[in-house]
Order: sequence, then C-alpha cells, then structure tokens
Amino acid sequence: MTETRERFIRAATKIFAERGFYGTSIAAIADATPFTKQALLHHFGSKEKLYAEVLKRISDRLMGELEEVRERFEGPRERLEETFVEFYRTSLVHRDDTQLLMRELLDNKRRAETSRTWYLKPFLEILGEMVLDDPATNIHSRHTAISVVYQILGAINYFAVSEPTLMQMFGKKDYSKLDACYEDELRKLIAARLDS
Amino acid sequence: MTETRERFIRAATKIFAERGFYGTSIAAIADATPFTKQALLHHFGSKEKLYAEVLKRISDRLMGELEEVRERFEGPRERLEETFVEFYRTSLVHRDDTQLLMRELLDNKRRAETSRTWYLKPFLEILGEMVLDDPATNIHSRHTAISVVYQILGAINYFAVSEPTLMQMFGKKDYSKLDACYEDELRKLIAARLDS
DNA sequence: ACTATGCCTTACCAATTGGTAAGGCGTCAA
DNA sequence: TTGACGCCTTACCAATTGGTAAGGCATAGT
Repeated sequence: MTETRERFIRAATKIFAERGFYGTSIAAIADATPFTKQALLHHFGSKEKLYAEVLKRISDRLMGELEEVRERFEGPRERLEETFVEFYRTSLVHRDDTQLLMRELLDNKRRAETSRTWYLKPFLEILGEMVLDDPATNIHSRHTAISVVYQILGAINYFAVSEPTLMQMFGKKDYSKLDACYEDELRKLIAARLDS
Repeated sequence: MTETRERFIRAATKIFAERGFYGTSIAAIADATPFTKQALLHHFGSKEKLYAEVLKRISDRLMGELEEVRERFEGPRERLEETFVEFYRTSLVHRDDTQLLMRELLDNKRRAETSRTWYLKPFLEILGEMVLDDPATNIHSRHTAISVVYQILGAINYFAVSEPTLMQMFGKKDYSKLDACYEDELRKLIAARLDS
C-alpha cells in the first residue's frame, strides 16, 4: 500500500525537521506510525534513502509553487514580489519543510556527496533571472542579483525558523504582534531593496 | 590545566557546529584532542554542560563586539549600520559559531528548557532600540523595529551559513564573486530598509 | 611521612544506533 | 494446487551512545 509509505514520509519529515538527520533514529520515525522499523526499511531501504525522498517531496512542492505564481502574475516586478511573499507564506504553513531545508544547508558540508541540495540551484537561478528581468531595478549583474535574492530569502527563512525561539523570548502575545506585521515589513524590504 | 579545557571547547565548538548537538558524540570531540572521553567528562560533567559552555563563549564574544562597536561610533545611524556590518564580518570569521547558533535556533523547540538562547534577547533588544533611536527612520513601534532587525540578521546569517552549499552549487569562482560583493549589497539592504 | 586534591586513565555499563536474516500471511497468476 | 511476490513481522547483530566506577600519578599542604 502506498498509504504506508505516505505515513512514513509524513512522520519522517516532522522528526527530521525537529531533530536533524543525525539526531533522528529510524526507530523514532517508525514509532510515530503504526508500523515497525523494519517495515520502514522494507519500503525505503535505508535511512539515507528515506531522507532523500523527504527532500524530493519538498523540492517538488517548492518548484510547483514557483511555477504556479509565475503563471498567476504578469509584470516582472509584481511576479517577483508575489513569488517572495508566496514563498514566505508557505514557509510558515510548512514549517517542518522550512526547518528541514535550513538544516540541510547546515549539514551540507558534511553530507556533500549524498545530499542533493541542487533543487536550490534552479530555484535561485530563476529568481535571479526575475530580478535581472525587472527593468525597474538597477541590478544588472548575475551575482548581484543572486545576492539580493539571497538577502530576501534569508529574511524569510530566518524568521520562519525562529518561531519557537521568539515565542520563548517574547511570549505569545508579543510574538503574535511580530508575526502579524512581518509580511508587510517583508514587502517593504523587497520593494526597498529592489529599488535601491 | 585550563589549557585542556580550552582544547575541549575549541574541538567541541567545531564539531557541534558541523553535526549539531544530537549528531555529535562526546567521543568524537575527545578524539579531536589528545585526551580521552572521560577527561572531557571530568572537566565538564556532561555533554549538556559542555555545550552550555560553548554557547556561553559565543554569546560573550558577541556581546563584547556589540559593546565595542557601540563605543567606536557616535551617530545612531552610523552605529547601527556598522554594528550590522561588524556582525556580518565576524559571522564569516567565526563560521563555526554562526553555524552553531543557527542550529541552536532550530533545536530550540526541542531543547527549550535546557538551552539558554536568552543571550539573543538583550542582543535583539539593543539593536531594536538603536533602530528606534535613529531619527532618520520612520520606524516607531517596537515590534516593527524588531522585525527590521530580524530581516537584516536573517540576510546576514543565512548567507554566512550557506557557504558550503553555494560553493558546491556555483563553484569556487562564482562563489567568490558573490562573497566579494555581499558586504556592499548588505550595506545597500540596510540603508534601503532603514530609509523606507 | 601522610593525606588530599586535581587531572587523567582503563574498564565497564545498559541503552540505542542502523541494518540483516528469515519467516508468516495474503493475493494473484498459472 | 502451486509458486511467486509484496507487505510486514520477530529475532538478532555489532557498533556506538552518554555516563559511572575506580584507580594511577603528580603536586601541594600538613
């Protein structure tokens, strides 16, 4: 049944996000499903392969969303801005995924051969092109465009990943104030940065 | 000898940064020094306490640097901008520390009770105050100020932590182009965002 | 000379790690 | 009826995990 695989992947995504690849045991993943550790190994072969599937799911979703926003908006600037905002929104909805990707970034040095972070490359390149295609900016070199994209993605992901910390630090009430205004502030950041 | 402790802390910082708290074994740390695992336990008591010392070291250094920049510059805007840039530079010099703090952010949900991420709170609050004190901005509420600070810190840390990934993705040559322009681009981001 | 203390060692521990081997059970084709 | 195959199980494995116990050795205080 493909349903069993689904459940393993869902559980794995959550736990990998919470504890990282090395901090997660396949037994812990299996315990979060009605099945045994060996059922997991039967379906995926190894922890490494399960992790690869989890990553692939996420990258497929991201690319899909990118494509979808691309179709929905026409003008280069609007398209660019809405893409970032969409990316921000889904980074909050799929917090596990966001967290897992951030961990992947951190683990990348160690897992360089096995991990396939390459989904990020077309992603960055498309966004970079979009910046260069926007005639309203005076950004004209590829690496400058990538820098700008990276700054905005950083502002997005860093915040999305900080929720538990900020919640602890400032309390629920103050955090929700932050949360409520962050999207608007993000729009300001994007506009300001692209116009500079 | 305090020298032995030093060596343990240095090794621990590096390995914790590379593999995260849960992915790091105290045996691996000890193997990176001339001493045994039990010597480590003798000095620090437990893995958790060693980790706490590592974190404290980093937070002390950060607060020290913050103070130092504070003294070196006068005007609120200049002080603010130079603080961020200084923070960016040291995030590159002390990449291990940067990486470890980012992991701490991710692990925070799980390690909520034990971990003391609170060093971040005064840090954020000071930066937030500096934004509010700058008469050139039209940012007047605390949570907006914190949002802006967070955006800039995100742009800084996300990039600093991405070096291995970007290096792999774009190759050494293209990465060094990025690296070379990022500080300037960061200054543009800061200025644009604070003036918006 | 005796003792205490700090630093570090070897020896050991139960629990957990990722993974293999083998088999039970149901379904489906020949 | 037989055999093959997919799904999942229990049983087991060596290696590694964080940590305890106990002792050796030096230096220092008495």
